[in-house]
Amino acid sequence: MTPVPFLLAIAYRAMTEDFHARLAELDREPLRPAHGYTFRYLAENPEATTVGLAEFLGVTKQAASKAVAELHNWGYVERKPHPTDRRAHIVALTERGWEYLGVADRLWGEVERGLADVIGAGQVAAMADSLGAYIDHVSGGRSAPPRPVW
Amino acid sequence: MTPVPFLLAIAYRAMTEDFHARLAELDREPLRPAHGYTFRYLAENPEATTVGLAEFLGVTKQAASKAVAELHNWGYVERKPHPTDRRAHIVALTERGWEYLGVADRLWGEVERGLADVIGAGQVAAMADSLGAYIDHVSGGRSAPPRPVW
DNA sequence: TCCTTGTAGTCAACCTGGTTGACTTTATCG
DNA sequence: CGATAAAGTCAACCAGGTTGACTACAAGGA
Repeated sequence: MTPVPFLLAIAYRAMTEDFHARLAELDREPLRPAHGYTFRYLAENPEATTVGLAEFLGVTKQAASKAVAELHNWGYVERKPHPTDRRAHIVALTERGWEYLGVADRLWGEVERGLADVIGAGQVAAMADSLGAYIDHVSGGRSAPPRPVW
Repeated sequence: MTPVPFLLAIAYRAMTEDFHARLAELDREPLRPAHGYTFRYLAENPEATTVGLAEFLGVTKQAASKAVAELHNWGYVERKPHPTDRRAHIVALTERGWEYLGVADRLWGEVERGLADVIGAGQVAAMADSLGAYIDHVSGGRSAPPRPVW
C-alpha cells in the first residue's frame, strides 16, 4: 500500500500536469510553480520587496532576485523606487501580471473541479479541511505557512 | 482561499520535513525522495535494470544510471550480470538497502499516524481512497502511476 | 554629527540533478 | 548474415538554486 504522503505528491504532480495542459491549450507561457507563489505574494503585498519575497518563498535573496528579473523581462512585474528606502525597490505586478494571475486562478479552479468530478465535491471539501487543519497544526508558532516542494 | 492542489503540495512538504527530522533523530543518511522511489522499484522488481528504473522514475537512462552509481557507492545497491542479456545489469538492493527501506517504511507510517492524530484515522482513510481514485482516473490507460515532483 | 552596525540588492563562482548527443557493445529479427 | 534496435556510458551543457564578497543606503547611539 502506498503511503499517504506519496499519494499527495503523485496527485499534486498529476494536477500540475493538468494545469499546464490547460495553459498550453490557451497558448500561454508555462511559468514554473515558484512563479505562481511569487504572483500570489505580490498580489497580497503591494509594498513587496525582493528580500520579502525571498523570505516568503523560502529561498535566498539572490534566487528571489533572479526570479524577479526573469518575470520583469517577461513583462509580468515592474520595479518602482521605494518611497522611503533608497536601497530597496517595490516589486509589483503589471497589468499583464494581474491578467495572468486571473487566468491561473481560473485554471486551478477547473483542475479542482476535475477532482470533484471523480471523488465528489463533499470529499474535496473534507480534504481541504483536513489538509488545512494539518498544515495549521504543523506550522505551529510560525506565521507563514510552509512552502511546497517545487 | 488556497486552491486544493497547493494544499496538497504544502502538506506533502510538511510531511517530508517530518520524515527527515525522524531520520535525523536516528542518525540516518537523508536520502532524497527519488531514492525512496528507486528502493521501492527495486524491491518490487528483482530483475530490475537501469533502463527499467529510468522509465519508472520518468527520467533519462543517464540520470537513472547516475542514481544507481550513487546508491552503489553508498552500499545500498549492487549490480549483478544479467542472466540472458550481456549488455544489461541486474540492479538489486543489498542487505543494507533492505534495512533502510524497512526503516523508511516505519517512519512514513509514523508520519501518517501524525496526520491521523490531527484529522482522525477515518479522514486519513477517506483521503487515501479519494486520492487513489483520482490517480487511477488520471493515469487512465497508462500502467505506471505518474511520478511525484521531486 | 559621526561612526558603527545592519539591511537591500547585485555580481560572480560554484553545486546538484537533471538534460541532449555521440558512442560501444550486444540482441534481435528479417 | 546484415540492418536495426536496445543497454549502458561518457562528455558537454543547462537550470535553478547556493555561498561569499561587495556596494549603497539606513538607523541608532556615543
